[in-house]
Amino acid sequence: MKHRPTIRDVAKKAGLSLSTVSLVINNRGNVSPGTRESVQKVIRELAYHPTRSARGLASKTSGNIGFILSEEHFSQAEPFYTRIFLGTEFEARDHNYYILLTTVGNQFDPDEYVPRFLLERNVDGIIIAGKVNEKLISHIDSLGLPIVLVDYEIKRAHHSAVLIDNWRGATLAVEHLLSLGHKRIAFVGGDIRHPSITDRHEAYQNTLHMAGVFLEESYEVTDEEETSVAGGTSSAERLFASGAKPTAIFAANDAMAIGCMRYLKSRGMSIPQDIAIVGFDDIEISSHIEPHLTTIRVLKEEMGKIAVQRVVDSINAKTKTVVTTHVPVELIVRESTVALAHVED
Amino acid sequence: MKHRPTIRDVAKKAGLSLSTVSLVINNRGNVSPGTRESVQKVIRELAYHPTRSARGLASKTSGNIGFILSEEHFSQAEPFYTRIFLGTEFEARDHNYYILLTTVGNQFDPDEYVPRFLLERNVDGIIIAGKVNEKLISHIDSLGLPIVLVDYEIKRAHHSAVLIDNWRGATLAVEHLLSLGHKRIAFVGGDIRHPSITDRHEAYQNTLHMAGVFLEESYEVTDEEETSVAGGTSSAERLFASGAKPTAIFAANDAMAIGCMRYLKSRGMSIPQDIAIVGFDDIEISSHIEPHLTTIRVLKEEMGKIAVQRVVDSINAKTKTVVTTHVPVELIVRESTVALAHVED
DNA sequence: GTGAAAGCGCTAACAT
DNA sequence: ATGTTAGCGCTTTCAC
Repeated sequence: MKHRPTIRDVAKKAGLSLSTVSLVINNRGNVSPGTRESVQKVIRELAYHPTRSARGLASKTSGNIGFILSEEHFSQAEPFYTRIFLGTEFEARDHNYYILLTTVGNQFDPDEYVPRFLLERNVDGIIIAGKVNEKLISHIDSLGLPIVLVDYEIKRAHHSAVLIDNWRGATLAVEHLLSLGHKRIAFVGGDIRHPSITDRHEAYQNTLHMAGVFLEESYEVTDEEETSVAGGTSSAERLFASGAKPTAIFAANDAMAIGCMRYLKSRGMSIPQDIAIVGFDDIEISSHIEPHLTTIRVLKEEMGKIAVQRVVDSINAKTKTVVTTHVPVELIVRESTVALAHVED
Repeated sequence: MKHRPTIRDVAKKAGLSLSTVSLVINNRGNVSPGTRESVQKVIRELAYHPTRSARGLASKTSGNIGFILSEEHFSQAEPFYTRIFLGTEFEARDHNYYILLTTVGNQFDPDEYVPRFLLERNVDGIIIAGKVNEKLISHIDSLGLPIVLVDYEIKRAHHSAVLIDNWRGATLAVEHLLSLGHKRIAFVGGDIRHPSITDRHEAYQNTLHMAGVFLEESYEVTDEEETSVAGGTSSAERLFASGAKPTAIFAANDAMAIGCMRYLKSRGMSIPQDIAIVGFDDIEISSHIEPHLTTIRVLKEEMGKIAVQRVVDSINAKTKTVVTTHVPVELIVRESTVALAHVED
């Protein structure tokens, strides 16, 4: 018999029944310490390891966690969600789960296409990163699978979520600019419908308001479809075309900030002397572009880790507790911000 | 019965046996067109989908491909292997496989630690990215699992591999510098034991040789342990300390190139006027640093895709054919290289 | 071309 | 605390 040992072999060699061995493997039930010991000894001797699919079939668990991401987010060069994903991979390992990744389009029709791991009953819980179609989310919900959202939130339905502390981040960013003497601080947002951007925008307004700074509407560019570098460039263009004369810009994310910088440079303005700029996210390239971008650091890997912890908790728990976690942010001051040179009226 | 339909339900409703339905599902065997049709109809009506673990247990397949990466490579900020990994995720989907990621340390002792998916029989094939312990590779081999190496090669053992065309890339890089009039072209390598680096180094030497350029040994810094930004900085430092007076540097990868740039800038040299520099890999930040780095582009996602194709081929094939693929590279000229200002002998 | 029967290796009641 | 007995849902010989 050159076969891999099965639980049967272990039971036989230990002179016990299958169920006792099974109980030991899953350290469940009341097994006497002596029995447990001897079973473990046999397991070691035989180098026995349970087969995943057999456990899966019998226990109706897969040992996998599904990670769902929109196609756009997966494809985009900016590795924001990718970092969150890598964080889940890291943490999943410690919990003896594997992550199954899938991307989905913006539309969702259960008769058209459903992520394969859902159909195959190949996941025990789901992590959803970023915005995806809500119908998909409720479909998963109807399957009874635990769901954890990352960097996305749905007001109506109640799901556990791991969120960026956007409000605090934006407040830090604007306060930083204020403390440098800036008053005419513009906001360059993107898709204002994304909850994160909305929060950043509102915190921006609130912080200025609290500081007694009142600006015209032209200082806010929030009608850009794309929260991207290109979107940042075109937003900056429209900002200046509108007649606004900002001494600083708070961009809703680093990509847009970089887009703004690109525009400013092309117009011969120098950063931060002529205009200061703060981003949000602290993506990789922010510390490499010139000047190095002052930004709000988001702990992306950490978000992935927390998401895994939440979903594993939900898998093990019988009760559906909803937990919302706001991951802290941090102001990273680099070269793109500097004190206002001279006071202007 | 509010249960999910099983193959049994399909068989019953179709008035056929389990085996026939199974044959249809796997489109195998001789099933008459009419029967096939009607089974498929029932499957659609019932919205039946086979359960992964049941198939797995019965067929001894998992539907998963394992992706093994060294801890260092996974943790490093530079998203080189990460991009390869994402390429595999993309492609795996088209082949109805999922990717299971695991990281491994430099050491390998089968009695100590073996990737869980191996123990659990939870993968049908393995992709290994970058350098990992050879004992691990032969262990996997002994399990009879198909293996595909990516960006790594073992001369002794014969495994399918997806490799960068390092020789051509390095040749392109050096020829580019030569065509700009540079002659004193230094090489800054890293871990010269890595096959990729070795190839780049040899191609560098060969290209200079073919061009009739002969340089002292001091022009080659190949004793740096780390192929990283820090390694690049310290290599550059030693390069200049050695008395070499290069007008251009070919770095074994972008990270080292960036490290070199950092050193050069700190010494007040301007790039590319005082010294031109070419990297290799075309990592994300290379197009963002100042000056934008001229480099050799490597199609990382593509490498991942090809790796999946290879491993899927191997899984389906009975014969163990070894296929080595060299993925083409491309010279990307940016700002860090420019024609030599004046000829110096 | 289709069906019957025998598992795959494990977990989970239910007994004892 | 441990054993007995059924499956979990599918694939796979082997008959017919």
